[in-house]
Formats: sequence, structure tokens, C-alpha cells
Amino acid sequence: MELASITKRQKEIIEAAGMILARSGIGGLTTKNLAKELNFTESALYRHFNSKEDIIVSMLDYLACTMDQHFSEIIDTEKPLDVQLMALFDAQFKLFNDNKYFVVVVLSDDLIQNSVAMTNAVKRIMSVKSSHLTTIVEQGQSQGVIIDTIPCDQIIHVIMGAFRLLIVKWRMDSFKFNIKEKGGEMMQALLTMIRLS
Amino acid sequence: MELASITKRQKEIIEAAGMILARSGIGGLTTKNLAKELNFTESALYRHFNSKEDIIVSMLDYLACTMDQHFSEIIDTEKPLDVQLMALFDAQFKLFNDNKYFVVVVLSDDLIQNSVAMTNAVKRIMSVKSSHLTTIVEQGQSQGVIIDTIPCDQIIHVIMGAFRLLIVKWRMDSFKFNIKEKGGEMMQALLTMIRLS
DNA sequence: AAAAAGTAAGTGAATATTCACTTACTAATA
DNA sequence: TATTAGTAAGTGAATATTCACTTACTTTTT
Repeated sequence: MELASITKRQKEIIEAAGMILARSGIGGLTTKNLAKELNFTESALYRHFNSKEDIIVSMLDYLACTMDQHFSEIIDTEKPLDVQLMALFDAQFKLFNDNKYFVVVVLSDDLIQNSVAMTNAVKRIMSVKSSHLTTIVEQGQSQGVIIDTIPCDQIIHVIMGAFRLLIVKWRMDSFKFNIKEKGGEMMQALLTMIRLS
Repeated sequence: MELASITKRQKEIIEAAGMILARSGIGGLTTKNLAKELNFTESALYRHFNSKEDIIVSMLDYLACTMDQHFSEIIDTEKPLDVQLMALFDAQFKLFNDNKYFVVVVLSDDLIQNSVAMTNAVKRIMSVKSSHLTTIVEQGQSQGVIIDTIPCDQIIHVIMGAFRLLIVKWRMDSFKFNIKEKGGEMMQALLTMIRLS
């Protein structure tokens, strides 16, 4: 997962786009709003990107890279399983808290339908998360710490589903509740469900 | 949850809107496309609804009613817990299979941001499902069939999260895989996680 | 002075909605 | 019973607005 070379201005645009997305959804993400958010004109956007789709796809790719980097730094296969798992989600919750707009993008159903490029970009983001999770869960199963009567991908599915739903609720609550706290509780519940001992 | 009085024509419009939503997302749901789908003109839509938002909100409410009815018929508190749970999800998967467009609506994050009326309608749909689930899980916990070391709403959260994610994957797969089959496997995994015995 | 980054003012296409008007059918009245 | 009035459901054309994007020109940076 290589980091695309992105200028300072491009990053600013990407971040503004993300903020708008988080605040008012894909319907709110217009070139006009984007320009206003950045305090310059619509036409100036086209000095830095060829099209609006380009902006979104760049944002998704940037996001995938950031997440991948973030996770890679966190995971330490030497540590006990549940510590790893908690660390992964702690990192994720923190990442989301610092960049709330990630949230919308990560689980936007609507981006999926817009174009092939976007569909693929969204899928890439989903797979980044699930591949890191797989590493942990498989390790846990072979170590006898996680139940192995349930196939690994089912476990991943359940974990990711719970995670996504929490994010949805968070957004519906206008990001008001403490995501790290609620996330922690949720992870405890999940661990209880999948732990062997 | 009372059934709103809806004319035959209104129901047709609602269903067409749902189909478009499932096929091409909220971006595709324009009055033009809707009229084309129904084989009459855009203006005719306004004989039956005051606005496009009205159409969508009516659709969401209709959906909530249908789901509620559907579930109420299914649940039989005399039967064993896992049978009830399986029946509930069987019913849901069947409902979704017969009306694929429900899917998009039920977990559309994008509808949420459009207006207060829509936000509330989406929330209503979510709560229909979770209230029926709560009945079952609480019963299971007091009977000692479901783990009670985890609070009921955490269990509900995990179940609903897994369910929603399955639906997302189904849609990303263009409704190709057999949802009842995959759903059954998923429910088995979930039951293993939350069962006490 | 050349290149990069900005602006003002447009473009055509698409949007939801409204307009005056027609058609087919039903209810009221003479 | 024949005519009149009323209505539900449709039409095509036009509305103002918004969309992503372009062109020609100016400012800023290097």
C-alpha cells in the first residue's frame, strides 16, 4: 500500500472534502461548497484535480494508506491477543475521533454506487481493516485463546459489523457520545463472546 | 406502529422509488428517473405526493410498518429461544430477498443526512428491528439460555451489526449470493457466541 | 521572466417543482 | 334520463436553481 504523492494543497482539499462529507453527506459535497470551505473559488479546484471524482478517489486512497500505516505501527505479535485487539481498536477509535470525516467515508454506501473507481476504493478500505484483523484472530485461534468452533471469517465479520454499527450510531448522534468509551465497552463484550478461557 | 393509509398509486410510486434506490443509490433517485420507471411524467408524481422528500419518507414509514407486522407474526414466545431467533432472521432474509430494495433503505447512511424527517424515519426502522430482538434476547437471558455476563443491548448491537454488514456485502455483490444460506451460517456463528450451554 | 496558483464570468446539462390544460369517469341536478 | 358540474390523474412546456466544469485573464511565487 504505497502512499500516493500528494501536494500540500491537495491534502487540504481532500480534508475539506472529508469534513463536508462528514457534516452533510454526499449530497453536500459540491464543488461550490468545497470551494467555500477552502476560501477560494471553484475553478481553483481544477488546478489541483482533474475532476470531482478524482478528489474523492484520492481521498479514499489517502485514507486507505493512512489506515494501513496506522495499523501496521500498532500491531505487535509478541503481545497477548486481547491486548493486540484492544490496541487495534483503540487506534482506530482514536483515528476516527481525530478525523471524524473518515467515518462517513468508511461506511458510505452511496459512494459505492457512484463509479467503479469509487467502488474499488471503498472496497480497498474495507479490506485493509479486515486483513489486519485476520492476522490477529488467526493467531488467537491457533494459540487457543479464541474459539475455533467458529470459522475465522465469521468472527471477523461479527467484529467488523459491530464496529461499523457503532460508527453509524455515533454519526446519527452527531458525534456527541464518547466513541473511545463506548467502543471499549463494545470490545469487552465482543472479547467475552469469542474468548475461549 | 399504525399502517399509514396509502393509495394503490402511492404504493406503486414507493416501490418504484425503492427499486431505483436499490439499483443506483440515492443519486439515481430523481423525479425524472422515477417517472420513467413508472411510465408516466414527472408532473404526475405531484398528484400523489407533495414533494420528493414526501415520497421517501412515506417509503420509509411504509417499510417500518411492513417490518413490524412481519415480525409480530413470526415471534412465538412459547418456542425455544434459538428457534425464535432463527425464525426472526429467516423472516427478515426472506423479506429482503423478496424486496431487495428494502436493503438499501434499511441501512442507507445517506438518507440520514438529507433531512430531519428522513433521519427520524430511518431511526424508526432501526428501532423496529431492535425492539423485537430485545424481546427475544431478554427472555433468553432470564431463561439462562443466553449469556448474561454481557448486557442485553451489547448483544443486540453485535447481532444487528453482523446482520447489517451481511446486507452491505450482499449489495456489493449485486445481490448475487444466497442471502438465506449465508445468513443462516452467520446466525449459527452468532448463536454459538451467545449461547450459554 | 517563467511557472504556478488564483479569479471572474461564463457554459450546457440536470435538478425539483409549477404551470395551464386535457381526458376519463362519477355525482348532482334539471 | 339527459345534462351539468366536479374530480382524480394525467400531459408537455416552462420555471428558477444548482451542478461540474471551462476559458481567458491576473496575481503570486520562484
